[in-house]
Formats: sequence, structure tokens, C-alpha cells
Amino acid sequence: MVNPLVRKLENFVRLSSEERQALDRVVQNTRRLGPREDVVRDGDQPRHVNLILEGWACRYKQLEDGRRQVISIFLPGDMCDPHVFVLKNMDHSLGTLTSCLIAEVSEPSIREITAESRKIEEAFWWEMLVSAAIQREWTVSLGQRLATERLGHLFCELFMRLDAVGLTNGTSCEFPITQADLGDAMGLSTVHINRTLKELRAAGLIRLRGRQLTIPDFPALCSASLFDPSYLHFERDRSASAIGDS
Amino acid sequence: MVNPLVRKLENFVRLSSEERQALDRVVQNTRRLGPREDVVRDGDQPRHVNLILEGWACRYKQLEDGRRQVISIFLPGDMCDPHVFVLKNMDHSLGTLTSCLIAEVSEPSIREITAESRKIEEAFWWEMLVSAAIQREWTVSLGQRLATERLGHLFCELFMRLDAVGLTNGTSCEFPITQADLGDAMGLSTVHINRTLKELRAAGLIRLRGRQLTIPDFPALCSASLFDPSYLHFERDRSASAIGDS
DNA sequence: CGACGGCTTGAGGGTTCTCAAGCGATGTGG
DNA sequence: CCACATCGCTTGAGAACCCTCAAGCCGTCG
Repeated sequence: MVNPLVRKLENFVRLSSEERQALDRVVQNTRRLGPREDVVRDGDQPRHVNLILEGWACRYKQLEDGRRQVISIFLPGDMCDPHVFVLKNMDHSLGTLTSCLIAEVSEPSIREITAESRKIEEAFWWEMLVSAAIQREWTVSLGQRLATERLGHLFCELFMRLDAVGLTNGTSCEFPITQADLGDAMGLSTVHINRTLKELRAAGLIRLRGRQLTIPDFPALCSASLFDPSYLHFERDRSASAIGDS
Repeated sequence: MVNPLVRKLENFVRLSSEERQALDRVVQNTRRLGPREDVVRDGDQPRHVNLILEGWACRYKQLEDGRRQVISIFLPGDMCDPHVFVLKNMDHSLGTLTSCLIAEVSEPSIREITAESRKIEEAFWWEMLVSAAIQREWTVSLGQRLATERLGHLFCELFMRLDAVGLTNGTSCEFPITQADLGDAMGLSTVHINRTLKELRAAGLIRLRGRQLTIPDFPALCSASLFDPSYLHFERDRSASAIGDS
């Protein structure tokens, strides 16, 4: 199995084989979790960085009266908050959506690996800033986009992020998340998610059956959803000048 | 005039007078902007970190069809993206809401000051993580909270953030932002913002006239808005152990 | 004085919600 | 092996929340 973190970071920098090995060494303590289990709970003290190796997870927050908002979705290769240690307590929870394989990375090993390689340090920065950009784009979606645009935009985003770690086949990818969770993520009711999916299917923009998503015409879905991929910053612009140095 | 960045960071760490002076030295190139002017535009190359000294500014994104979402609000003492340099282009714009005094801080001086003082480095981390937490809470608001809760929550957040930089008087503070901008921030129409304010006023939860906001009963507004301040991480817990070292 | 920006209110319509019920697949225990 | 519970998906009906369009008001400023 290829370390999905390596795969993801190489969308930004070209890594030497030593750097790749260093990143592999970080993945030591792993644990397997079932679907809809908590990884870290709101109020807990953060102990380590959680790196998703397999499966889908999420950040979420539950209000007192039970309303639940999924704040971000984590895919293989995603690190959940590389620097939470600075804060005393978690202000949200991390939970799995599907069954997951998660690596627990300690703070010292993060410090170590970034101290050893400037390129990895910069790549970690890139990963953090892109996560923040994704969070901002969710704000735009929730604030401005209609249900069809909102869902379409999410499909575009997740498809591109899955593609960046090699988890797509042509126009298809696994999509193992329930309509209820989609609703909690998009601020829509389950019922309305269902109707919106029906509409997107009727328009020929997506196919979604079982746990398989197909986007037959990606540009069409992009423009229907006002999706502009530039916020994902998948440009490997600096790599040319960075090749060779460590 | 006290540097509001110093004031803000001291909510997290206790700074020595050298550290305070170092932070003051960062504030060299300042520029004054009128209301509703752009500071940095979507697509631009980031040149420096913008630090707000006076006035209110915001991050925003405009969709092709004109819809506009205010993604975050910046108050005095806020730094706009301390590490944007890693990314090639801005994926959003920064603009003023009111007339502003803004310091342009160069990348080298950020690196310098964090290299000199561990406490400042940690405080900058804290500021970044709190910004991210605020962004997450906006996601929760837009996704789950009703208009009254959403606005009430924003008032609570901004009041606490203003208090952290000494910009409140008892139960009141300046609130110099238009209902149209409030709408763009909360994903609501101007008309509905107006009606929601009316409702909050009728419930005795806020007074808002001119550019002055009063929250007569803060706990009441908190509970009406499901506001839990823990995500702002205004606990100076580590300062005791950190006093003395640099 | 007239123009303008921001605030306020009314009326009608649209998007999304809640409640309710039914269907199909999966899994478990008697 | 079948009965039954459970979970996720689907659909209908009516209501709630929020939107758009439109107009009027108030203060400021040139």
C-alpha cells in the first residue's frame, strides 16, 4: 500500500526517496476503527495528530439541542490538525464516517520530520493552508449556494481530492457516505438531500448508486455548481526550482 | 496607541517588554484605507501579511453571478493569513468594511520575530488556530443556526473578540458594519437581517443604533444563540509555566 | 435642495423543513 | 430457514423560514 500522505504531498512538491521513507516511518501506530466511531471527542486534550490511511472521517460539532454539523470531511492522506497541541482542549469532535485505518502521529515525530526536510515542512504548510481554503469554500457554499450547487460543488471537491491520492477510476470513485451525513455536512435535511440528488441525476450530472459515484461530464458539473478548483492549489509550481535540495 | 496585536496575544501568553517592543517594530509600513476598498484581490500574488491596527476588514469571495460571501471578519489585532506566501495566488479577496489602518508586515520580519522568541512563535500558532476555530464555528452557524441564533452568535463572538483587544465599554462596543455586509457574512438577505435585528431588539437581547451595539444581558444572548465561547480559546493557561523564558 | 446610502416595512413567492409512511437490503435470533 | 428488527433510501403533503421585489423613510453631504 502506498502511503496516501506521500501521494498527496507530491501534488505540491517532488519528494526524494529519503523524504518518502521518512514520511513512511511516521506511520507507525495505526488503529482500525469501525464506521461512526469517535476518534477524538469535543473537550478532550489532543494527544497526537491523526492521519487517515483508509476510509472517510469527519470533523463535527454537536449543538446542545442535538443539531449536528459536519465541518470537514477527511479522506485518505489527510492530517487532522497538525498543530492542535498548542490548544488545551478540542473544540470539536473527530469521527469516522466509514471503517477507517488511522495513524497516530506524535508531536515529536512531526517536529522531527519537518526539521529534517525543508521541503516536507513547506509541504505541511501547503496542506494546512489548503485545508483552510477548503473550509472557506464550505463557508461560501453554505452561505450562498443553492442545494443543487452545494451538493455538486462537494462532489467536484471530493472527486478532485480523491484523484490527488489516486482513488478515482476515470470518471468514477467510491462514495461511501450516507445521505444523512451529507445532510449534516451541507446544512440540509436528509429528505432534501435525497430530492436534490434525484434532481442532479435527472440532469445527467451525476450517477450515484450503492457506494459508487460517477461524474460523466466533470466540466458540466463544475459550471452547474460554480466550482472553481483554484482554491485547492493543486499546482506543482515550485517543484522545478526545488528539485535536488533537501 | 497600544499595538492591538500585543494586546490580543497577551490573552494567551504573557510577553516580556522586549517581546512587546519586537512586535511594535513589526508595525512599520502602515497604510490608511477608506471603507469598502480592496486590500488584496482574488488571484493576486500575496506580498505581505496584513495586520489590522484600526477599523474592520473582511475576507470575501465573489461568485461569477455576483453573489458575495463574507468569509471572515477582521478586527484590530488580527493578522490576515500569516503564511500565505506558501501559496502562489490568493483564492479570495481582502477588503475593508470601514476606514482602516493596516500594517504591511514582510515575510522576513515574521520569520525573524518568531525565530527570536519561542513565546511569540507559540502565540502566532495560537492566533492561527483560533482563526481556524472561528472559521469552523461560522460553518456551524451557516449550516445549523436559524437567523436569530446566527446573528446573536456573531454578536457574541465579535463582542468577545473586541473585548480581548480592549475595544468594549462595559456592555457596549462600536459596531460599524452595515446590514448589507452582515447579510453577506451570515448568508442572509439584507431584508431578513433587518427583520431579525428587529426581533432580537424586541426580545431585549440587543440594542443597536447608529454604530453602537449594546448587549444588556450577555449570558442571555449566549444561550439564545447557542454560543459557547470555548472555541475562542481565551485561556491563559500556559503563561504560568512560560513566565521568564524567552 | 436634491442625491445618495442605509434602514425599515409590506406582500407574495420559493426553497427547504418536518412529519409520516413505505420500500428494499442486510443481519440476527428463535 | 424464516420472522423480524434495523438501516438507508424514497416519496407525499403541509408548513416554516427566508427570499425577491417594491416602496418609503431618515440622515448626511455636496
